[in-house]
Amino acid sequence: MSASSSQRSLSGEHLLYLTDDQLRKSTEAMFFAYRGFTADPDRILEEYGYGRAHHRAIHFIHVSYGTTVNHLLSILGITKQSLNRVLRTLIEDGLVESKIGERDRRERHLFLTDKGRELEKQLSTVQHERMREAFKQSGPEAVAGFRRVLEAMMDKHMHAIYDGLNNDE
Amino acid sequence: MSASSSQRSLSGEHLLYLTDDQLRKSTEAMFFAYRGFTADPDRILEEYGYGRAHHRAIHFIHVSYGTTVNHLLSILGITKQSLNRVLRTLIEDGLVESKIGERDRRERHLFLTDKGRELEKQLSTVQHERMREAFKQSGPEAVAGFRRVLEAMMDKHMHAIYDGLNNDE
DNA sequence: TTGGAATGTCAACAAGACTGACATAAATTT
DNA sequence: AAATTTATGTCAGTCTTGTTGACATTCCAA
Repeated sequence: MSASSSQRSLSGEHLLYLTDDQLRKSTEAMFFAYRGFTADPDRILEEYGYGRAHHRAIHFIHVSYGTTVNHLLSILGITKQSLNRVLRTLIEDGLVESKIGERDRRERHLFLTDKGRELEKQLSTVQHERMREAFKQSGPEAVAGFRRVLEAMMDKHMHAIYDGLNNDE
Repeated sequence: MSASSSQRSLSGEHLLYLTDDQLRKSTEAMFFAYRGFTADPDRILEEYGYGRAHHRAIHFIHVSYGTTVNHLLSILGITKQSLNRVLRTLIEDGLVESKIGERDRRERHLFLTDKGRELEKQLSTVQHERMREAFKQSGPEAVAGFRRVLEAMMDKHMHAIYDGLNNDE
């Protein structure tokens, strides 16, 4: 990974990558790749009668252990009513547990149950398998570039949330 | 761009990129980046009362000039009923034209009208702006890696369709 | 203590995916 | 010529997942 990366614009070799045709092809790559990205989890979710909304909720409750509904909303970028429908079924089905906040009793803190962690594991396993395979085929430099471009493509606001997800706030 | 790229698997340096945490972070990057990727066109589409389904139809009619309904279905991977709903409104609104096939009169060939091309231009412009910016920030090597990983992530079947889109079949 | 803000729930609606059944016209096979 | 298959379109109904609006509960501050 040669240079320092932040100030690279407008050198001649760049313009090669910025033709309309290159951009169009990248657009289509995003479209078709995203389909592949979701295909394997979708098959599992269907067995349970769930959809992608359930997957997303399960994922972020998993990585943000004990998160509040409000925090989850800011990550998912949907309305609380939408999230609530999904959460209700997950709680009814015993995959998610909702605990009233101790300090602020208006808040609900969310946790995966053993059953919830089990489904999470299933979903992440198949999704990681495809990704691991794609990464192997492409090589580590490609993976670094992949991540860099994706991160540059996010809205600033979402990028901040994305960065904040490691260290479970 | 060091080596030859196809046979790289299982060397030690690779495993660095394949931890569960790396994979999870890449999953989240896909999720947040896809939101950014669609955000700008979505705002324009909303003004017209259209959704992403309309955008996809417009895009692929644009790049596959004169495509048939059946071909479009195989690209989009949805049912004809779903596509038909979208096409009907686009035709009614005068963005798409449907012509009976000359050789096979059962087929309908689809074309963007001037008005359709205008909206397509608007949509691709904002989408390309974001992508161009992300590419500039990331550098050409990153862009190459980005594309390589996305392509490796597609289903084989979709990859073939994706490859076939340049040279308007 | 009263009123506003934050949080979460319930109800109803819309977009866009789905399936199934059916109609039509054209091409192909028998 | 008749039967079958193919390409397309339509109607009706369902599901997921977004949306708004109305409302209940809880907390906090005036």
